Amino acid sequence: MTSARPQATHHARILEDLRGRILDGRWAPGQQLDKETDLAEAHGVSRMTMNKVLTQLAQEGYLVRRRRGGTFVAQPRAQSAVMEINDIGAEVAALGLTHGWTLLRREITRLGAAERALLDMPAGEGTGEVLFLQGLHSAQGAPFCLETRAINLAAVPAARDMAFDATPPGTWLTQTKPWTAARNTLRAIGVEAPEARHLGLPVGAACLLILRKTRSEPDWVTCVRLVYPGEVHQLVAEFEPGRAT
Amino acid sequence: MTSARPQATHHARILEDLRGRILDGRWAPGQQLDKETDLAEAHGVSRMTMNKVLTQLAQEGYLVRRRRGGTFVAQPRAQSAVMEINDIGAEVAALGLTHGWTLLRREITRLGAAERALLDMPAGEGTGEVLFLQGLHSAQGAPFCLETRAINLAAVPAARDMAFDATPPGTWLTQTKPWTAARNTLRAIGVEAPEARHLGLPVGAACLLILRKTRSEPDWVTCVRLVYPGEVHQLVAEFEPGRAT
DNA sequence: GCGGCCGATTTGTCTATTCATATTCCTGCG
DNA sequence: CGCAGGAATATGAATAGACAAATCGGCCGC
Repeated sequence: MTSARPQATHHARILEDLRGRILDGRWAPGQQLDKETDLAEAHGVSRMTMNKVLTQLAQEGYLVRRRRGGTFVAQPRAQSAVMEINDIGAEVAALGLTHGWTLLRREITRLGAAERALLDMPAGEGTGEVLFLQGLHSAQGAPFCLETRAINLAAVPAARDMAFDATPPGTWLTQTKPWTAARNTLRAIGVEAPEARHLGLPVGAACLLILRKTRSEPDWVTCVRLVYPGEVHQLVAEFEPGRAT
Repeated sequence: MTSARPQATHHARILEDLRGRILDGRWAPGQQLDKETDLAEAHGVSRMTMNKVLTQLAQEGYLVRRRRGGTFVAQPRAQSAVMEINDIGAEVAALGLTHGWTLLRREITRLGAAERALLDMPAGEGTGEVLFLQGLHSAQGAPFCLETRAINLAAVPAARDMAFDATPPGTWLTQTKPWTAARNTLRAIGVEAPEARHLGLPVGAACLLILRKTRSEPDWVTCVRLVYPGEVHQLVAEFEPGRAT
């Protein structure tokens, strides 16, 4: 089916060809390939072009290359999935629903023990002033996700003047402060009384909990606790090796 | 700290430089960069080399490039995390615990409605013979994960002769049949009676459910349902942008 | 004023060639 | 026989030059 596509560049064609051979097993793991110059000649391109293809495949993890040693088909790697955990507004919109946001709580304070436990923050960190927020995302009128968030005012001073009564902080933050690193933790919890009430669930109902902490170099930026009604919501991670062009 | 590293190639140095400028905000999202030729001259390299750098950054999602239009810093992307969902034996071992496996059920059959519902398989698919397995992973003696799995015997005929009473099927499968695509679904559930009993949990306790379906080109290979006690287990996805060389 | 066309500009792709570097393999010496 | 060292070889990196494709803007005709 992918036989001849006229509208493709040389290296794109060859890339798909070689990737196909590895994926369907015509080229077995560990097998040695011909050398660059031969492959280039066989496909009727220059060595530079073939080099680009092989370099890309090596970067994608399909090939292992060693100077002087040659090029080999890589051993199949462990399962890993690229999971997109999006901004909630975008997430709801992608499902074709209307998104709503209700601010429940907003205060500038320092983190106490209860808040720390909720956000899974160690006692030593985040001793400065934070903007503490809680709000409810809804989709098509129904509760979709309860958000509890602390924003480090030392790292994002501009947040002090934002009301966040109309737009959720996540949307604003991703546009304002570029991330450099994030840590997502996924867990299932039986939801407790105060959170259950906001979500309209019975106490103890299974919920998906996402804790996310975002850093932007020296400081932490924000720490979020997202509670999704479990039976309804799910995360799907589609995985196909070899993204990119 | 990354000031001068003598032992680096031109494009590696420039790559880190530009990526740094984007990450720490010196180059704001949406900002237009100078054109290739200028950047190349400014860094004292040829256009081809600069092109390699910019192409790579575009592929990583930091830049957006348009012919004639120019090169722009990309808007910060949605949070995405590379989440490794590994073989359970390895997962337990990584925590420094001893891993155990108890086979609870093994039969060669065709999928009925109940099994389909459990594994979230559409009615049309997988009508042939399957090896249906159920077993319990334990860590340090305590129940760690309940695994329910169907293996497509048409795709993996060798599985018919495997007992799986000593080694769990996941370990064997990853070594035997290379994947080409996988789909992971994450959900929180209140665990029901039969599963609760095996895990030693009260009915309705919150659990993390992972459904994974693996394909190897024309056929599906295996379909797993993994139920983790929710309060205990969690998935952590560390994310730092900019992998690759 | 408006709409379509054309040229200038910028990135995309490819080639041919050169030098650098990491290994492997083989030779020769002790 | 064994090990050290050098030659051969495959990939890695970089350059200059050329042409293709996309598209932004302005010009021209109406």
